[in-house]
Amino acid sequence: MLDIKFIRENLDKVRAAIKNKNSNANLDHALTLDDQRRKLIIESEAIRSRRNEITADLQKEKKEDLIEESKKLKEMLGMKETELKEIEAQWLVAMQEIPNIPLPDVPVGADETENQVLKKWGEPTEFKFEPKDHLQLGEALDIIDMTRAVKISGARFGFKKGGAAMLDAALMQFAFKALTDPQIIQQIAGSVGVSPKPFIPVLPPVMIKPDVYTRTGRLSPQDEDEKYKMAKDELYLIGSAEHTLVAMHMDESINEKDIPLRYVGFSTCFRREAGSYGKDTKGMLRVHQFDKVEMESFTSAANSLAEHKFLVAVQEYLMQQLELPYQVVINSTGDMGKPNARQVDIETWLPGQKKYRETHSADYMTDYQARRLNIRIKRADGSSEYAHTNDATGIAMSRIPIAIMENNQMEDGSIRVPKVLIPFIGSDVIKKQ
RNA sequence: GGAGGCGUGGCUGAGUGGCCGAAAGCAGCUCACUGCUAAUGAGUUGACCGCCUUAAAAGUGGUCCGCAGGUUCGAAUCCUGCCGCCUCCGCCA
Repeated sequence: MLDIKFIRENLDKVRAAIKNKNSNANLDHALTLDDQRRKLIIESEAIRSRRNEITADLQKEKKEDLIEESKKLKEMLGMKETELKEIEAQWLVAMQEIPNIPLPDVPVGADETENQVLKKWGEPTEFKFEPKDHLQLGEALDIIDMTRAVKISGARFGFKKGGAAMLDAALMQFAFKALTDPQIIQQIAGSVGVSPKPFIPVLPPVMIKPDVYTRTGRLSPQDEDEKYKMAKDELYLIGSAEHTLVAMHMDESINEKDIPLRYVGFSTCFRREAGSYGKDTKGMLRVHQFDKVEMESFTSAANSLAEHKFLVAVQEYLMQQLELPYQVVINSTGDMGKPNARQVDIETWLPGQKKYRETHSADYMTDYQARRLNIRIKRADGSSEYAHTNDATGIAMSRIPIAIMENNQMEDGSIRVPKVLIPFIGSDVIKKQ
C-alpha cells in the first residue's frame, strides 16, 4: 500500500503508475473515500473531546445535565464510528488496489514483450544430437511420472523419483549452504557494496490467514482465483515462501542494528494456474505444487535498492555455480507485480524449448508491503521508518531441475550432475537404474 | 476436542472503577565524574492517528494495557465473545 499523503501530493505519478502497470485501480474513488474518512475522523474526535471534558467535570461535581449530554454524544459517536469503520474498510480495499510506483529505470511497456535484457551469461548449450525436453528425459530415466500423478491428484502434478528427487534435495542444500556461508556472501556483497551479513535459514509455514495475505499485497480480489483456500479453515496455501517470510515481522519494529535482516526460506509453493489453461501443459514447468528456495530481506530505505541488486547478484552466483546459461531481464511496467517498484527476472536457457524461460524473479517493494504489514525500522535515536522489503527466488525446484536436465543431457539420455551438486547427490551422473 | 490458569510499555513487573499513558527495576539516550573494555551520580526516553504547518519541529485533539463488543457520566480494572500462551486430559506424525 502506498502512503496516502504521498498519493495526495503526487497524483500525476500515481495515475501514470496505474496506467503503465495496466492496473484497474480507481484512484478517484480512493481519494473520495479518504476525504470522507478524514471528515468522519474530525467529527468523531470532536465528540470524543467534548465527552472527555464532561467526564473531567463530573469528577469534580455531579451534574445531571452533563450526564445527559454525554449520553447523547455517546449515541452520536456510535453512529459516526460505525460509518467510519465502513468507509475505512472500503478505503483500505481501494488503497490496496493502487500499485507501487515503478522506478525511473523501469521500461514502460504493455507486457512481457517489452521487458529488456540487461545481461547474458553463458551461451545456449550446443548439442551434437537433437536435445530432448525434460519430460522425455525424465520418463525415459523413470524419474518423472506425470501419468500416475494425474490419476492421484490431477493435471499439473508430478511424481519426482530417484535422481529427480535427489536433485531437488541437492539444490535445496546447495542453496542453503551457500547463502549461510559468510565467505560466499561477503564476496557477493562486496561486488555490490552492501552488508556481508549471511542469510538466516527458515522453514516457514505454508498456510496463511486471509488478512495477513491481503496485507502482503499478494491477495486482492483478482488474485483470489490463483490461490488455494482451505474449505474448513480460514487459511490459504501460500504461493511462495515470500508470503509468510515477509509477514514474519508484521506489527514489529526491527532494530536498526539488526538490518539488513536476510532470510533464506524453503517451502512448497501452491498455484492454481487458473489463468494459464493450455499453457506449458507438458511436464513440470508449470505445476500446481513445487518447492522453492526463496530470499527475503528487510532493510532501511537508504540501502534497499542496493539490496535488490545484491539479491540479483546472489541469483547469478547460484546460476553460475550451476553452470546454466541465463539472461537477466528488467521487467516492463506491464509485466510487474503490483507491490513492485522494480522487478528483475532471470531467464534460463531451456534446450528442450530452444528458449530462455523465466526461472527467477527479484522483487523490489520499497515500503509498499511494510506499510500495510506495519513493519518498521527503529533507529538508535528512537525515530522510526517503514522497512523496505526485497524478495527474490533462490532456486525454484520445478524449473531449475528442468534446466539442469535439459542443458546437461547426454546422447544416451543420462544427465550430467553439475559439479557443485555432486557432493549432495553422491554421483556425477543421473542414469537409468 | 474437554477442564483450569494467564495475557500491562523494548524487557521484568506493580496496578481491581476516576488521582493511570500507566509505579518500580532493567535497557536506551544526554551530561558529569573516574584512565581501563566499564563503574558511579544526575537528568531524560512509549507508539500510532487527525488538525495546524510548504515540510519538519513546536502546538493541539484523539486512540492504544492481547483483539472485538458491552455495562458506566467515566474501564488496564466489571461483563461477553474471540485469539494467543501455560498446565492437565484426549487425539496424533
